[in-house]
Amino acid sequence: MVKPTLMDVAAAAGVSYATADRVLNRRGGVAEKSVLRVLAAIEQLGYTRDVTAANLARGRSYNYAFLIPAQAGTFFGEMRAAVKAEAKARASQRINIMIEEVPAFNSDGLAEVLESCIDRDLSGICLVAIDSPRVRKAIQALRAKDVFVLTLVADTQSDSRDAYIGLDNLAAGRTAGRVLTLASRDGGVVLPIAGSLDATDHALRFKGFKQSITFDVTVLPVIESFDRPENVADAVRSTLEAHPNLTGIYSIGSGQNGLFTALSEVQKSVTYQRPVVVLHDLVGSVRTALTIGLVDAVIDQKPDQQIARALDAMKALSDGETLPPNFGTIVPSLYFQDNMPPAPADGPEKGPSL
Amino acid sequence: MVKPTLMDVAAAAGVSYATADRVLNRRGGVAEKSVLRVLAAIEQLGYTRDVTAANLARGRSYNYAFLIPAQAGTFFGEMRAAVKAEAKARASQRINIMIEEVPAFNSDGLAEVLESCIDRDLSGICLVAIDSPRVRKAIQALRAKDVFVLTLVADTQSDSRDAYIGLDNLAAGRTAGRVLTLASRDGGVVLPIAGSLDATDHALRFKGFKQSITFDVTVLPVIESFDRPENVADAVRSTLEAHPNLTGIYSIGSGQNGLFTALSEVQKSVTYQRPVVVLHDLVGSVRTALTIGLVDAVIDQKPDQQIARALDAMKALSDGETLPPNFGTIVPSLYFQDNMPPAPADGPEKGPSL
DNA sequence: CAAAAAATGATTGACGCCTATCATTTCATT
DNA sequence: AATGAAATGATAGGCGTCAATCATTTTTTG
Repeated sequence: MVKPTLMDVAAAAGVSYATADRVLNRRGGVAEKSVLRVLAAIEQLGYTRDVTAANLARGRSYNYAFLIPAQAGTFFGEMRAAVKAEAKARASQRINIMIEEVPAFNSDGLAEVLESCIDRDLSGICLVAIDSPRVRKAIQALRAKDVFVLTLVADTQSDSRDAYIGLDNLAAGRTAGRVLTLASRDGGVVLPIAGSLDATDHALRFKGFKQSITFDVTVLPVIESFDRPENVADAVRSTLEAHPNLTGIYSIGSGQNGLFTALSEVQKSVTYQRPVVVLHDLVGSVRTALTIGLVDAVIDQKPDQQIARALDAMKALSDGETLPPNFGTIVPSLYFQDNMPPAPADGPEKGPSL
Repeated sequence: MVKPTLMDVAAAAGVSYATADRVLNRRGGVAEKSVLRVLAAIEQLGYTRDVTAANLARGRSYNYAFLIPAQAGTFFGEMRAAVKAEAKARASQRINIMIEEVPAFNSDGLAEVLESCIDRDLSGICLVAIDSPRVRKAIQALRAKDVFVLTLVADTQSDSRDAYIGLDNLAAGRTAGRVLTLASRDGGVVLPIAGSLDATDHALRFKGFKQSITFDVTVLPVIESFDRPENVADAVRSTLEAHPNLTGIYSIGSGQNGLFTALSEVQKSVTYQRPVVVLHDLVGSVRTALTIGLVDAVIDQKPDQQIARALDAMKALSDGETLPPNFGTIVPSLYFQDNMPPAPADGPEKGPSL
């Protein structure tokens, strides 16, 4: 009833340990009939290799790097915390995780860090991609050295990386549309606000959004904020004046301050019944806004799950496995005040538990 | 830059391996100053014990059993699949997971299986509790033998088990209420349907539901189905006649067939604008209903996450750690057609990847 | 049939830690 | 200073696997 070892397999197959080992590790030089007998024994005993012992013997350890944009108080902050948590959790499994800061919105800065990673004996790198020739070239150089490269949150060309882990933006947009449709039962008017529709993720979300809006709901022309809070605040103010019956707002991007400003004004004036507001990414300020009822629903891309998924993917690739299709697709979560998950406690660094 | 070993620690502390080991494993008989020096060295080198090597040396393995009610096509089916998946994933970490079928809704049957587990050298058991004196007694007997006992989905008295992993039913109810409130902007009438309000989970969900319904929405008296589909179908039919303007239905329990029957009739008749329907647990039939638009929103308790959490909890307990507060609280997920996660692929048993 | 080639067996030293034993050193006590 | 207790050092075998070597057996080939 104990777990069989390779010795047991060898005995059951009537061969020596050496032969069983040759079969298991595909070292070659084994007669076919012996191969079959060993495989049969493995099957019959339900043998699985003790990976920990194997890694111990191999002296193998996995070194992975995460390049996270330096942007405090945003989604990437949560991401960084998630990486740290996973790093701690997997340290005992011979998995070393390093976090590198990269400047936000700066493809050259990103490329620079990527280039510096080439001599670091990494088995994998996760990055939030910003597409540029130099970045692509750096990625190619890494992959040429057998470093697996995964993109996170934002993708590059699909043939230039090993996998992409990120939100299903179309589904996210559709979900937002669904909520606003529900909230506009007898027709309504909704306002979409994007950062820029040139960004593929925003464009996809907007597309999904339109898909799931029913015909009796009017979608106003999308506002592009280009990440300027004043733009958003002004646009919301003027839209509310023009459409006192506005039933919904979908903030597609992630800069929410302008939106919050305008919404607080509305909340005070009491003239309007506030439109239902859906936005993205459950980070600090959004969390607060949701708690106090300034906004209604948040679509989250679950940074912790993304990190975990990314690590699983890198480990699988390192072990020579292939990823199942859609492995990297993150299904959006929808949170209200009522089912908001607890804030990630980046608790007081507890010492090593011995 | 390689991970330091206990040998390195001993060297850095200026003591022998034996002494470092005595400190690390609290074997006693070490002078205080030596203890301090070893601890300092551990701190300074950032040493963490290689748990896998430790377990290998100890010959330790973790044996856990999951007692899952035999109820095909329901939530528990998903649960079973999730256990299997986790079992496979953790097999390489010397964690053995056994699944035991127990008859559904049968406390004596459950107790019997529990009693049979006492001599099986388990380190932990997870069960869906059905409270009864005999069950409680069996649990106590197990815990007396240092078997950790976790309850899953349904709890017992909180002092008779080591932890409870399960849905935050209050939050689930509130979430349902929120959706229906959103969908009833200018007032509305909603119908709650429960299995039985004597069941604590249903009662809690209902409580949360009422909490988050705003004053301008009327909540009809709750219907208790006692798990008879006809009851539900009849109740829905007659309610729709009495309230043609019904805006929402919240199905608190899990027997959904009667509801589906009544809803399909409505869908055909086109007389009514169908009320918005919220229900629980994204299993096969519910998934279909959501896909074809028979219902609108599903609150899921994420069986896979529960299983993972339960295993993490048992392992932590086995390793002598204590669980953080609310470790077992599962935040409900809300799914629409648009953000429905892919069905768990219990794919063709792929052979052991060697 | 002999020689070469292929397959197999036997064995060994890591990997990092656990557990145990035994010898040696240091310390406090009288 | 002698004694016993406490602390420390040194070392060894084992956990399951990997990776390698070398000897031996079996099979193939000319």
